[in-house]
Amino acid sequence: MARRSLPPLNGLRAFEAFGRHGRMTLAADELCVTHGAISRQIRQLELHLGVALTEGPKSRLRLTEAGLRLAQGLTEALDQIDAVLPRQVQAEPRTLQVSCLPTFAMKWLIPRLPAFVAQHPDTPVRISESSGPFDFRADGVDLAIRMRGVEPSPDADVTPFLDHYIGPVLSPELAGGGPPTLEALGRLPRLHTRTFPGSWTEWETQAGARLPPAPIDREFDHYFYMIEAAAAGLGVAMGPWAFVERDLASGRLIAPLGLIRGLPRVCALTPRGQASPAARRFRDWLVAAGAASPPPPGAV
Amino acid sequence: MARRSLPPLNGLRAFEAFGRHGRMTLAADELCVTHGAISRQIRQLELHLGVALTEGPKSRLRLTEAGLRLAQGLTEALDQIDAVLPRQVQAEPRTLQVSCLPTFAMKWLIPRLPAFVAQHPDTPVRISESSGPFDFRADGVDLAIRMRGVEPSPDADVTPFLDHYIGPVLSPELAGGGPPTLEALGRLPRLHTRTFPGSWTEWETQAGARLPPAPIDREFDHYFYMIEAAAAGLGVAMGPWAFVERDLASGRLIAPLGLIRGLPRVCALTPRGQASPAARRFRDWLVAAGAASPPPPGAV
DNA sequence: GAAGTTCTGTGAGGTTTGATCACATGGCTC
DNA sequence: GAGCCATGTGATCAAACCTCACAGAACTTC
Repeated sequence: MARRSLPPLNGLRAFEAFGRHGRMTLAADELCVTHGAISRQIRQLELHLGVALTEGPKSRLRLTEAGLRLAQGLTEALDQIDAVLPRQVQAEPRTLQVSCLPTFAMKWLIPRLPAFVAQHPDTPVRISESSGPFDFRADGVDLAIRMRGVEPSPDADVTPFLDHYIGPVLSPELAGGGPPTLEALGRLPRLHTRTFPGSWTEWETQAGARLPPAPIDREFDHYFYMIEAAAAGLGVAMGPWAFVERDLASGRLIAPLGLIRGLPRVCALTPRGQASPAARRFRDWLVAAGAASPPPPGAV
Repeated sequence: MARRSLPPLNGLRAFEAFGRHGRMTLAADELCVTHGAISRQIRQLELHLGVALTEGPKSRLRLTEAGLRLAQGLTEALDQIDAVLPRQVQAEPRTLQVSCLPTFAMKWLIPRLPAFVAQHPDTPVRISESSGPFDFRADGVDLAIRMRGVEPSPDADVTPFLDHYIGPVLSPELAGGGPPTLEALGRLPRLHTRTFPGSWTEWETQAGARLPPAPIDREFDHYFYMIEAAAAGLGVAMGPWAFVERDLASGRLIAPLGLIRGLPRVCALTPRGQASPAARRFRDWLVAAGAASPPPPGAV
């Protein structure tokens, strides 16, 4: 009997949001409900499945292995639903279309967006999430946010607005009490993302370090799941500052070797010489917001 | 704001079931609710999306183009969710595991299953849906239902239990008033399924007919969506009798050229010489149920 | 063409689900 | 141990959802 016994779908949605954010409070914000609602939904879901999806102390919750697997699958499935949904009408043509890296949107851009909206109430903004290539014309994108090195782009004006600090991060539990040496880290499982497979190499280059091959390599589709996996103690991730700032502050993650400035920076791309006025305003705001973002303490 | 505005998920689930079955009543059965609940859910969903998903007279409802696209995407997404769900415990080892073609399960097997359960109350059965290859041992399958020609199988005992009658089917509207000739059908868009790409060729061979290339070819992942597409007037499908029996009876579809016996038959596969007693009982019941299924009227 | 069949649409009413608020609890930091 | 932060939970209320029963629409049958 086909899929007669799917668990409550609203619970799945709540859990998926929790999986991406790693905190019920943030998931609750995204879904516009209180943290209590999320808490109940997830508990209900765990009860239904008979499997623990979260573990650890209440104030520092992590995903279990089963939870991580489920959350990743759900993200994919919900993305697919989102993609096949018939769009009633395209957003008004005058809306500023911003194409942004998914995790950067979630962890950096969206929390700061209200400030832009407050300053420019007449400029409606729509964020779409994508990490792949794009076409300004075909995709109706006014401004894109991507990681870029210094190489020039043929058909885009590139404005770096945020430095990119990276370094190995892991959970305090996994680090144990041992000395936080390069060698110790090298012996732990290493986590990667599909979107930026070169981050470890980049870090080695920038840091002038050299790591032995990892005992285990594990790849994730998204940064946020890699970070949750690191928090769950599954291995060492190459964490960009903008994405792990809160987790470092709260102690969910630690960066024993510190963070160093990476070569690519976060950049705003606009069509060469043709940025719309709204896109220019948004770009200027990005530069200001980037400058106002504190760099990691003690970064090189 | 990632996926802040997904429509009500329960509505999506209801619509997806409706999409597969083509009738609210059947979708309601699957979800164990009344047809009224499904009706409201779908209406609600259409309202939310601002797009018509169904059309046609109330007693002969069809999917719109948008509805078909959405339903197919949802089936895929919900299948994915089902696949990543952590399984609490595997079904008890003594449960008879039957691997069945998805559409055959939905349209033929599941409606008849209560009869088996009534006859064999001590033999718990679990149907899993799959159209691909399988491994008796690795997948824990006791009996599989697949389409097979006459060729022997190296490691399975093959028991045909149902003849396979096929023929071109289409909606009465698409047929119009014209004469139901081979030529007229050949000029209409032709529908295919990914799982049985050869059905048209097979029919041509068996019928001794020869069709010109279709003006449009369109492929679907599942038989049930191909059938819904045919009902919606999108083209001509190669309909197996077991799947279109009800639709032919109700007049939602017509088979102007009749149905002929196809070469492959629906077969029960058991591990060579190692069928469990329960699997043998199930196989015997399949043979009886197949013999009791009326062949299409006037079939060759 | 009247009665019967088979679906879906819908009003009224009840039940369940789910959200909120406010407070409790547990782990951490300082 | 005071203060902070995040989650868990009891009580309560609102909204979502389902059922029942009946109505209506399209078709078939006699």
